[in-house]
Amino acid sequence: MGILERNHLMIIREVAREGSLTAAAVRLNLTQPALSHAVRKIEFQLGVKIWRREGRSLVLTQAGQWLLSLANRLLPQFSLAEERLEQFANGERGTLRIGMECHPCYQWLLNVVSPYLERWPKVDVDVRQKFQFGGIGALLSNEIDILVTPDPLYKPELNFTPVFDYELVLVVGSGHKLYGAKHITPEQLSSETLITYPVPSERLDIYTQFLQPAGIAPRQQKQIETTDIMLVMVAHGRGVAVLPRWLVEEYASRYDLHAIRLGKNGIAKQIFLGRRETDDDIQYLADFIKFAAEPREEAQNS
Amino acid sequence: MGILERNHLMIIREVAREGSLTAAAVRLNLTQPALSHAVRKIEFQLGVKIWRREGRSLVLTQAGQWLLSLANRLLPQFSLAEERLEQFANGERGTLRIGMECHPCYQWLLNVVSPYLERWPKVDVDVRQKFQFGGIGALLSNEIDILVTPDPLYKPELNFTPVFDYELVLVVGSGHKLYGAKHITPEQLSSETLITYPVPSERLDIYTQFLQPAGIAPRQQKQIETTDIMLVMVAHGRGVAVLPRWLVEEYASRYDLHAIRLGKNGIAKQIFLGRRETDDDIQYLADFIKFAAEPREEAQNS
DNA sequence: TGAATACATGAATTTGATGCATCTAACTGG
DNA sequence: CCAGTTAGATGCATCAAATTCATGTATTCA
Repeated sequence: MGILERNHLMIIREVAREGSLTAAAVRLNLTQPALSHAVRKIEFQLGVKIWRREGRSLVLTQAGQWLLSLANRLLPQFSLAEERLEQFANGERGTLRIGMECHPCYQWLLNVVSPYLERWPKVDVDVRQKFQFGGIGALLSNEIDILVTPDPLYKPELNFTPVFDYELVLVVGSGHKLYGAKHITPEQLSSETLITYPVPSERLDIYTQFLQPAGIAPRQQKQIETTDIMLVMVAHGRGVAVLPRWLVEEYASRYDLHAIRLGKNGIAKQIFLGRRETDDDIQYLADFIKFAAEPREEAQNS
Repeated sequence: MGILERNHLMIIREVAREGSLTAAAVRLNLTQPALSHAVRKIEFQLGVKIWRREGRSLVLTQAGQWLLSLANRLLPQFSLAEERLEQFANGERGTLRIGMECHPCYQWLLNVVSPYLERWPKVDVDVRQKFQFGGIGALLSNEIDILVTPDPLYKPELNFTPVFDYELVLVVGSGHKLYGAKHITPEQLSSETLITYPVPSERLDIYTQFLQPAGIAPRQQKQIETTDIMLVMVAHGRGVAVLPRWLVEEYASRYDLHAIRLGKNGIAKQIFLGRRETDDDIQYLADFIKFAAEPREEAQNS
């Protein structure tokens, strides 16, 4: 017994729609003899009479009618599939898997993603934060498509684009003794409770760039996952935190917070978006980078 | 942009399932180079990267994963379709459209159809009673597949098989003056109310074979569609009817009815099943005839 | 590093799909 | 009812695509 092909269904559908071989042949971009041959071969291959020849027109048998209903069910799915494939081909459709290696950037990312979803209605966005072999590893192993990180690693098969600069500042609540200070020294933190995200301290700039060079540790460290809770804690004097300045400013309207420069010159940071070189031709991905890189006022004000 | 074929989906599915071209090639009854070429051609034709080559194995891209899910959705429908097609080919599946030209046979038909449906679980039965061009016309025009009729018409393209004989008798109720009579003459009907099915009198044997030859007409005629009501009417003395003897006997336990022979010799009838010669190879159809023709005791008793 | 394994490639072959010319059967109008 | 017209069938020639064989190249693992 032969194999039922999409082609067969198309022939069955068109012959039934047109009621004549010659007309159906036109719609199928075939000559009449070609269709005649095809029709014969289909019946032979499938081993079933599909048409009854009445006079000089073809009438569907029961098996044929059943096949026609099958065709009407399956063929539209093929057409739909081809449309979608074309969207994939044109880079209009896909899932953008974003990896985050920068906790506070989550806020910023939301401000980028929501207008982006408007612009690319057929692209889904997925955000991940845990990677077994680090963000770069996730990027290289195709686990994610874009990496949001403050630590670019220049490899030939990866491209990094800076998207924004910010200053890392100490946040203190209204009643805190450092409230109002212009800047602080590492020593001034030795008696403080430091609230951080739950990541190893070697991935926290406050340690690598500020405390450890001075050989200082905070009196206590608390780990909290979400930025909101972290800032509520700070506002109530349960500790101090280190966050991007823009983030603090954003929250300042809700809680009474104060941002203090870390050291005389402050700690300047830069966030990069990394992507694989091989993904250069994916439009929705390139557009995300471009979109994220252009400064957007709303991002700060929303 | 090329056309998405069933073949493509099968390749995508098998390569994904096996994880290797060589293994997938075996399952697809192909050599490895053939599959390799096919894979390349598919990607070219569809214009989408479907696999990423990692080392020496193929990993699905996003478009590929989407195609895989499509394959898992569509391919089973093809397999199912082929199974069904084979059933059609073997005459195991179909719809048996039975045409009835014999009103009282409906009862008999039910007794044949219900065990038949057990034997042919994949065959549907459809019963029709109205035909624009008569039962024979319906058979010839493929409107029905089997015709139940007392009037076979021997044509080369049709086959008729007698399935049962019966006697047409007059039925009267318990209080009727003819109750108990052995047989009657046409004259005895001239003062009676005759209840018949609503068909032209030239299709009623009581007229063509009994009354008309004697030039007699009943006092009144009433038309009733269903046998049940007809017999209730007869039982209550609202008239007399002409029906097969076995049918009267079947109802005799419920109503007090009496069957009287029409004329000295009675009217013998034979019911035939007609079918098209071209349907000879349809097993479920041939089996229906065979099944209906063999005398079944249960048919009378149920 | 070398053997084993797996995918890729190119040329040759086979298969099958298509078109052309032609035939036959069916419908149409006089 | 017959001739003309139209639609489907058929045989053969042709061309394209699928498949194979032989071989090359890259990757993996000991």
